[in-house]
Amino acid sequence: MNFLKISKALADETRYKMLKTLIAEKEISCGELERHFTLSQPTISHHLKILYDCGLISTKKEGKHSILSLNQDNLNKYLTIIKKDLLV
Amino acid sequence: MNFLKISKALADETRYKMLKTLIAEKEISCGELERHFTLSQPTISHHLKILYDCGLISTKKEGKHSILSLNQDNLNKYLTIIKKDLLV
DNA sequence: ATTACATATAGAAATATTTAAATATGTATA
DNA sequence: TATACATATTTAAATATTTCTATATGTAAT
Repeated sequence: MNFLKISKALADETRYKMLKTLIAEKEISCGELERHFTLSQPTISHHLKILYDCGLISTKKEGKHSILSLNQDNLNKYLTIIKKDLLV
Repeated sequence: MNFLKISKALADETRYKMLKTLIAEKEISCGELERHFTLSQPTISHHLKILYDCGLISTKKEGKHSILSLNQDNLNKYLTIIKKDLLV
């Protein structure tokens, strides 16, 4: 769990919205996610890689599609560290 | 409470360490804080401004010194929003 | 008033991040 | 195996961030 990597991943409007979209729409693919944004496919892919590399999302292959999901465990660990470090 | 601003403020190693130092050392001034880092005075001042502008720290003047403190209320609001947005 | 100390601001270089166009790779179906 | 679709990678431009030096401003004591 790389704390700083998660912080940086969260600190971008597009990526945060992506995570919210992942919660709202269950079983969403990269292509479906892309439709929620006005960004190019490579840009979406780039942001997803950042979210994946810090452990905030997981993917599973289903045929041609990659199905995305939020990794709440790692998000929880992130929040727990902040609480421990900064709330007393 | 500007959520994105707080996210960005937290997503820097120096600034996060500053906040932790503020918790550890009560009633610390800019100059004392600076001693915990190997960065120049203007760089410290710059980071403090970012933390101040997003509402994560407060300052009070005491003579020549500015005494810094963590603003836990705003940090709590930040954490609450993440929980509400991303933890179902 | 002058001096010394504490912090802030301006300006500029180095580095990192965001984005898109072009292209590559992987996968299912005809 | 050829084609179409889904996603990833490369490259490069635009923009943002981090950092420093130099300088300015604010404040207290001499």
